[in-house]
Amino acid sequence: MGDQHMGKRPTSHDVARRAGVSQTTVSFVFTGRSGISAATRERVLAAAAELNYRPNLAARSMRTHRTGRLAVVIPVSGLNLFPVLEGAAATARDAGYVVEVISLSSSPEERADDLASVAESGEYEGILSFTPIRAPQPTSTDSAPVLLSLSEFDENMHATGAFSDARPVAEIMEKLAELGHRRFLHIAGPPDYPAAVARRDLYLTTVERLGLDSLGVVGGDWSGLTANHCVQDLPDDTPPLAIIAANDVLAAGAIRGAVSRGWTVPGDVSVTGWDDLIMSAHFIPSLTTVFQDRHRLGSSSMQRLLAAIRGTEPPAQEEALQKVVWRESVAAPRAR
Amino acid sequence: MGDQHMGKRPTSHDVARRAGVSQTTVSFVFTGRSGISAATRERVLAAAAELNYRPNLAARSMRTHRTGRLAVVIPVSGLNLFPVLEGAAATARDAGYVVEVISLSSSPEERADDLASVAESGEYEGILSFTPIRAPQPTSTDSAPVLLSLSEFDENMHATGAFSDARPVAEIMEKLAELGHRRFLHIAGPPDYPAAVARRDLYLTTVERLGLDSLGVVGGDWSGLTANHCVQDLPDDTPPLAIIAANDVLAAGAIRGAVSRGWTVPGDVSVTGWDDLIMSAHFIPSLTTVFQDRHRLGSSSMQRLLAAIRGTEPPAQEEALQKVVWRESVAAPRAR
DNA sequence: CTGAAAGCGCTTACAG
DNA sequence: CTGAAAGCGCTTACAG
Repeated sequence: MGDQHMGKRPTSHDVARRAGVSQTTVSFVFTGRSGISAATRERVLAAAAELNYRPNLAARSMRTHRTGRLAVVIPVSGLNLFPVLEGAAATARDAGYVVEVISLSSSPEERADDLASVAESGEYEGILSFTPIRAPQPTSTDSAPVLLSLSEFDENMHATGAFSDARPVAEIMEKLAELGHRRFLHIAGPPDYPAAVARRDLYLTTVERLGLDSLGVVGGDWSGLTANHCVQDLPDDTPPLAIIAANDVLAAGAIRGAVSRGWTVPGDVSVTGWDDLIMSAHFIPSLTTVFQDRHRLGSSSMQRLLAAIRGTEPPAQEEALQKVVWRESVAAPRAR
Repeated sequence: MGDQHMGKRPTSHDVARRAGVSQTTVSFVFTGRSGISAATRERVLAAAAELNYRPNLAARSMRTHRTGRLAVVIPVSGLNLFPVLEGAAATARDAGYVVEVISLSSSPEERADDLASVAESGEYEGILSFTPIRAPQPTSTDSAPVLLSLSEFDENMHATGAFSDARPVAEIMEKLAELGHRRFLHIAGPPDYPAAVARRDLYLTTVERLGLDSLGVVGGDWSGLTANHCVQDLPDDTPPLAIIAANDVLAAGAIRGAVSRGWTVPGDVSVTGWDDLIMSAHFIPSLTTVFQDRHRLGSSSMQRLLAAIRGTEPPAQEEALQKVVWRESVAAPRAR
């Protein structure tokens, strides 16, 4: 039954023939153009359903000069960005866009070229990057797609905000100071991560503002082993101490370092992290950390990209994307 | 300079005009058709470079009836699948494909429909799923795209293998038995996860084969808290005990449960996990676990999808994707 | 409210 | 070795 059983996809012509209308009318129905009588529209839709017709997007794209496609640039490694991706993809889908995953080369030099060629390909209306990028030089001949970089990994975080918002650092340090802590140490992440820099800067500012003693800033990568060694290198008479680690892995490493030299956590040393990794709640002691709503982050980032593409105002950020989670790794300093 | 400065994308006609050849010749050069003189090819390429020309993929797709696009279906939640996605995307790119992220609805009923409509959209030559799926009913009118589900999340794992390969369970238990362990407990994952079922089954088989004592199988979700409670519920005289947990989060929860009731790990209780989460090496004690090469997993899954699309033989799996990592959470049982 | 016709930018027989 | 021409499946003025 039906005109098409040869495995060939039905076209708007097939639908038109079956519905007894012109192909133009079929197109009008599917593009939602006004001025089609309800009866005609019904006939067309029925015929389309019988044939299992769907518009050929390539053909449509060719006429409209719109691809309806957005690119997502994913990093070579890093956090669990999957929830972010989910949020972004769901939001894009609701807006009628499709999201493509772009994998870049591993060498940094090629990465820039890769990105430039993605931008110039003309295949995307917008690009959302999860990895630090520099906007490619716009070429004269084409209008570049809108490019947005998730600020966690971006150099423009002060402009874009949300992700690398370091404010929880201040909240944590204030609370620790209230508990009686005076001596602090920051274990920092890599200096090329804007979020790491933001946390470090706010640590320094807060030490100043609250008049605390700082043993300084150590570390400089995301390795738990580095954090471990940093703590091993501290003088024996360091405790009581509060360690602000730039993420949970560093916090875990720091705790291992402390425990291995006989310091108790949180008795001698309080430690805080960032990210609320899935195992952080089960760590011994469980980690005080900063939870990030990554799904919502992805969603709101995508909304900003979509707004930029459409030239509309981006929606205001309703609520904080981060929240301090207080757990066992923090306590008042033990009297010595 | 150049014919195009009005922001319009150059077409093969523009290139042809500039190179002084026909548009057909330009097309031949870009599709790599043989029988073009080196001189002509040079002229065309030079003209294309000057104009910054790239073929319009929508137009090409319309003629070739190939989209060059693959879909990746991502789960609502789960492991850190980002490395898997990277591996898959990189392999697809090398094969000339582009990968799109498909987000499914959160309700299970809609998910199946969502997937069916993705499959029927005609937009994809293949679909790789990270989440358990049932192949949609093929409609009579169109040839469905190739559909492959990562077996970690698939019901067909016995057929497809790799990801849910539970063999490390046997390796771990043999080693523990050698160390002197007799009494075992399995903390299982959810029964709808094929990988969880595979690990549980192999646990049971291995208990039998080695003639060990099993306290049974407990748990049934991926929650560390559940694992914690399972251990709390054990009789006081349980140790020495070896706990095989279905993943690292469960292992961490189990250790917390053991420690909280005064049992030492690994003195009284040995515990093993799965996944080698980033914090597992820093846990106290560090976790014995199973490392999975997820990047390679993504890559080899994509290779299988590509082979299926092309109708060629999938490449043989060179090497094990998983490896037991021995750490502090395991030791010979302490004499009691 | 509906239709005939042009054309988006390509690929691919076919002819020379 | 190269080119003229048809046509992929749509959208969109334009005309009625």
